Amino acid sequence: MDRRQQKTRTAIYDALTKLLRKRRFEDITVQEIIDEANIGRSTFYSHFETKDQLLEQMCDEMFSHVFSESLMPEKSHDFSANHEEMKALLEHILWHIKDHEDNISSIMYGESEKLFTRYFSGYLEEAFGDMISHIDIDVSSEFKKQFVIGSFINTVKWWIGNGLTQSPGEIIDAYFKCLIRK
Amino acid sequence: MDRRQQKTRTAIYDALTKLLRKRRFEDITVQEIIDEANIGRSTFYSHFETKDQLLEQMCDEMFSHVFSESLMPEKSHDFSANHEEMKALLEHILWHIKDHEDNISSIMYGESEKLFTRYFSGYLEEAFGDMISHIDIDVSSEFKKQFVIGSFINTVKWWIGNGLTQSPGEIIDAYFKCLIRK
DNA sequence: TCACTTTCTGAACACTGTGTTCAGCAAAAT
DNA sequence: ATTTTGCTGAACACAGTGTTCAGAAAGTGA
Repeated sequence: MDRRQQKTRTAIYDALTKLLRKRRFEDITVQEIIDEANIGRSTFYSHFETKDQLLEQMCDEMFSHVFSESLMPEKSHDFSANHEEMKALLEHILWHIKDHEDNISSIMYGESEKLFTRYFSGYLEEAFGDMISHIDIDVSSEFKKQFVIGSFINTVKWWIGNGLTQSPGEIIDAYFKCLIRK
Repeated sequence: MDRRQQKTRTAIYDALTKLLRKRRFEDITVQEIIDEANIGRSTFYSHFETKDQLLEQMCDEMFSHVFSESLMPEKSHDFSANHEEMKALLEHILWHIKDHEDNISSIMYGESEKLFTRYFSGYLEEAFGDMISHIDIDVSSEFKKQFVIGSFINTVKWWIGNGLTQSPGEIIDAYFKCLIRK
């Protein structure tokens, strides 16, 4: 790819990242991004159709890092015996989130939080997979899934909202204590 | 209060409610509300400073109905022995939500969902009160609170998102099964 | 009924932000 | 050296917001 395109693209990403540190995505104007990135107006629009598409693409990129191939569970794993493997997997995800703390924390303010939830929930359904069916509660499987994944996302949001104070291990431990009650 | 003011106000509320059935709040323009309510532009702005303030006030009114005085727990109640009283209280809340199904379901789309969550979470902290401290899990009380209230709000959102298919009783039962595990 | 007060009306306006267009310039590729 | 590709920025059309104000309409009270 043309070096110029690369340069422009990262300039835009960097500009948005910087601006997101100070205010919510929906309060940032395209003009501000353009000025911060120091590019021409039409250049921006030749790279992204809209401001929302820019955010969408940024998220895409970030989440594909957070949930990189190596993180997704393989069929061979058995989460029924004990939950240690599952805990390790989830803790791993939290470490990756910590790596992207800057961007993720910004996205968690305002409307863009929904993007986070959508992506996260999509990936988690895969990650949790059939671990959920091994939890023995007498409720519909739809409800169980909703409860397990929902409360995990909630917990992570709460963790991020508190500035990632605790360690990933602590969070996962607490989450499993609440969920499994042993 | 002047009858004209009352008329205008309900016309605006009704118009917004009707429009919310078809599209998300943030996609509705002030002009559409005005046309639907059949009032003058300046009349709208003499009643509400902004479109967001209108939504805020609508929510205020609705939630004060959903969490009417009679619903909030009295100090005398003891939730430590068994959770039946707590379950009854929460089920009661769900019935009230069902009464406002039309408006609440609309608000649950798009950005305005955050308003719902904010209000709901505020009221619930009061409703749950010290019931939370009677749940015996070895995690920080902040985490416990986050988990208990967060997963309840999640469950309710899920319920609303599914069109309130199940009965309040079923939802509360399932929620307690997941939370208490007895 | 008549004077008064309050509310409603709607066109006109200023303002902010979006997304497009296009001619000219700069950088990369061949 | 020539062609292709990408960048520039001013100008533009457009949509939506919130304000203003003079005049019409409706409510109030004697």
